[in-house]
Amino acid sequence: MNRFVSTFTNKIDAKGRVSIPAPFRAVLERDGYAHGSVGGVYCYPSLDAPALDAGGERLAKKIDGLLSGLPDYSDERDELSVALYGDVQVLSLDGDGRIGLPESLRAHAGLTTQVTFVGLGDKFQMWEPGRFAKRRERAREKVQHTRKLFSAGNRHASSEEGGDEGARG
Amino acid sequence: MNRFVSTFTNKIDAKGRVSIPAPFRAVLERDGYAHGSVGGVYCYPSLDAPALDAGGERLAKKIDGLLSGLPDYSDERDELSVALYGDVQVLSLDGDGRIGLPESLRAHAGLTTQVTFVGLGDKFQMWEPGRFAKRRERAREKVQHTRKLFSAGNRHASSEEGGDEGARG
DNA sequence: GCTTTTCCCATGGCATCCCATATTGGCCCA
DNA sequence: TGGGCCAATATGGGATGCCATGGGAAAAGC
Repeated sequence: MNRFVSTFTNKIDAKGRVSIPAPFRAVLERDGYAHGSVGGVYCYPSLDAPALDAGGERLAKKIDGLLSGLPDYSDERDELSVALYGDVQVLSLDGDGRIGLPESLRAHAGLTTQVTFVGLGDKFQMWEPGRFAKRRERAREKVQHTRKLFSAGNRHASSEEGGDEGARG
Repeated sequence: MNRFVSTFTNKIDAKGRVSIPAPFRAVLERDGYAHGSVGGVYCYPSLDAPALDAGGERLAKKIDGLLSGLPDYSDERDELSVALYGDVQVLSLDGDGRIGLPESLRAHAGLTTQVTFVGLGDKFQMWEPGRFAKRRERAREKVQHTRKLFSAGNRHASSEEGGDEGARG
């Protein structure tokens, strides 16, 4: 597997450590860790959500790609650079696949005792479980909405709602 | 055969495992498993039915297709990703063609002792047998209704209907 | 010297792997 | 055409390995 998928919830222990779900670790290994050697994960506060974004080498390349599209020394590029790179931390994995979460990152996501890992394909996010539940609910409604729009001009009365196209349903 | 067709009902054993019907396994093998290696099936809660959607690589590509239109790192994409990837589980098949159903998925579909597998072409659904029976009943009524309208000026209705069901156990 | 982090090991639960069995359906042969 | 043999499948159970989690000890930083 090459993508981060599904969600897992793990505990933060007394030392502030948390296990990266094994399937995600597997993806990171294939992807190439952030920092060549033993194991490192890029991690930064999500720009538009109370969560943390994280990933491996592919994520880093994507960020680079975004920036390379903007002219050097432009204000826009500087701002984006700061936003994207400024708060990035390289979290190293210990021998058991755990990372330690710095206080600044924990604060941004409101993490206290548990972390919900959410696979988003090229990256994954870390959420406080309660907040994530709400976010997921919103996301579902949105998908359902767009799906209705999508199938509105598309419906050939297939009798069963599950029989039509679209990813879900 | 390249599509999932007909329905089968199998048991959930004490460990929460259930056999994928052999014909569906055959389709998955041709389709390409979700996970290159031994066997993996994409599975997620249906948005608008108390059932689970599942499929192989083709289904995964469809999900990707929905996202590929959106720009990287947009809020919109993240939100959609949550709904599409976040709820997906990659269920691995054991050597005997069985999968284990996580509690969260079982809960959504109300699965307890048996699972009805329903082929829908590119994917298949997993239902609690009782709920599926009701759903199918409604679907038939609907079909008959539309057929009457349809065949009012155009009769070739073969009237053959109940020829499905490959249940066992 | 004290606190904080990193490494290593222990453990319990869960998931996976493997093997056994029975029942079904198909095939061959009489 | 009928009977019996064989292959495939679904299902059950035991064992084993992985993984998340906790804790102690060593190393590094303040």
